[in-house]
Amino acid sequence: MAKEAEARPPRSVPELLLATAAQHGTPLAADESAIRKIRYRTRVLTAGEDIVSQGERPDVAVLVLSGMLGRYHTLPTGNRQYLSFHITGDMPDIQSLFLSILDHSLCALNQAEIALLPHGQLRDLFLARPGVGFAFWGLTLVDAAIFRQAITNNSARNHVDRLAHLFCELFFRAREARLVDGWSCSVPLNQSQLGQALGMSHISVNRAIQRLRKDGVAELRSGKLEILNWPALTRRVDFDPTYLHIDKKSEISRTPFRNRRS
Amino acid sequence: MAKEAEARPPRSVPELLLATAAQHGTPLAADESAIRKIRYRTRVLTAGEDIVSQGERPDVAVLVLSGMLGRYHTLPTGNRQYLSFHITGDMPDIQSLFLSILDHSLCALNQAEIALLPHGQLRDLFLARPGVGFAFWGLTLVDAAIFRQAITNNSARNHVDRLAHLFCELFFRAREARLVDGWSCSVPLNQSQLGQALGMSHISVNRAIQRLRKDGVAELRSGKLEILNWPALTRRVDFDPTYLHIDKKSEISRTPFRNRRS
DNA sequence: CGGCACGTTGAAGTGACTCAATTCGCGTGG
DNA sequence: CCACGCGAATTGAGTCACTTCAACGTGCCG
Repeated sequence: MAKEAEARPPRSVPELLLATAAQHGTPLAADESAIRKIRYRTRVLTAGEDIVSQGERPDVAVLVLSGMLGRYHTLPTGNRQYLSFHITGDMPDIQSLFLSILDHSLCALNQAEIALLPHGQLRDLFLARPGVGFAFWGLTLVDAAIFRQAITNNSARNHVDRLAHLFCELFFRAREARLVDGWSCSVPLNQSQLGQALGMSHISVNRAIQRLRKDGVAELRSGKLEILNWPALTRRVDFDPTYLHIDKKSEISRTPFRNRRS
Repeated sequence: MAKEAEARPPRSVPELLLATAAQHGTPLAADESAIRKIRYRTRVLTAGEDIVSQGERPDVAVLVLSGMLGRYHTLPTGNRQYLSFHITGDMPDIQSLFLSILDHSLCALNQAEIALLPHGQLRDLFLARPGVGFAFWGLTLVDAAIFRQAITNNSARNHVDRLAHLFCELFFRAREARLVDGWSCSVPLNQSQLGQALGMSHISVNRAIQRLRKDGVAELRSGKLEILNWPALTRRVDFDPTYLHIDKKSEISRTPFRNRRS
């Protein structure tokens, strides 16, 4: 039923940057032309490859073009704690623009394509067009909101709900980025990685997946997340996407989702 | 031995804002005069009082002058998940400047004094002086780094180490803000609140506190945190303050701390 | 003196982890 | 076509850490 090919409309770098600017502000014509002047280079990554590592001082920022990236902390034991996952249009490390030393690493979770934007270019853009800077500032603030949710998720919910909430978030964001294919989207994480993100063992992840499958709300199989019953899934964890701050009136956000509290 | 009075050097609003600007950039004379023009009003809060709540759309930003504030999520069960704690000089909700709806609440944990800075004033400041905006952007990015640490802390560490790491962070930040009195600082949280921050029951918090006390590394009693053995405490949890990004060469950061990895 | 919030302790129950074994899916090579 | 190897998923059993519940202590304030 589901086709192999991902329903991914190819999008250019300026297009993605403009979409971001539009998400958190109203770009003017001058803003747009400034954005279009940004120079960059692209790079293809293999699954598992690191882009930047804890302790480094990068001089470029990353924009995801395709695939999924993940941020993680490395623990003294060598274990990983995944902090967030990033899809097309995300800029997972703008913070390196203003905080010199990276406190975490960034890796590709499957084959991915990224654009590298030199810090100098971005800084100049934001100095010349502060309004554009505000938009990207807003982007980093959404990021922070996602981190806050992760704290709550990993600290205050039981195992099944943790997984369910992560599924809600990943699917909702994928949908917003037009990366879904009906009720399914790509989630190229194995059960161990999910455990390292949610603070649980891969065994517990396995049992949580089975629970959600038995309850007929969601299904994860070979890198593909399939939502079986969105209302039931969101109700279960009281998923409220306000924190993702997608309040733009995109036609997508107004389709038959039943997200808001009763 | 410890005096009742907190060793709090009174600091003015412009002074605190300038210190922030200096922390994450090099303020010019024009920056300074623009910052000094900011108008604000102050407010005194009683312990437990909410400043802003989940779902609101505030039009002012908060600067902490004294006392401690906390951010928290409210769960469907009514329980709280504390997300972060804030002391003098922090601006816990600049994000409301660029994200309209608040996804969490902010409350005073003890008696506190805050300054309220109208969004319009800040926006104008950042538009006119983008360099200053960069500095405050950096401030929100440090915030995000602290959230990331909280994810790792609450997801990947055992109970005793969770508490120990939080103590390290709170003391280090208090020290940086010149709010410590020798080896102790104010931490106006009871054991239940610590539990709601660290994702553990107040019983576990109690036993973790006793463990740290018995091991002679730290002591929490009636709202006061006392560090008994800083090297042992930081070594225990591998505390690396890089993520707080206090790389300014303040004389404070260069005193006999032994923080960096061997 | 009484009430109350906070801290402390013990005991019982359970949820989650570790460890180990088995199965499945899939690509490779014989 | 089948054997093989390998990583991932699944299952079970034993152990331990943490939670829950209940009781008691202690200090503070009315």
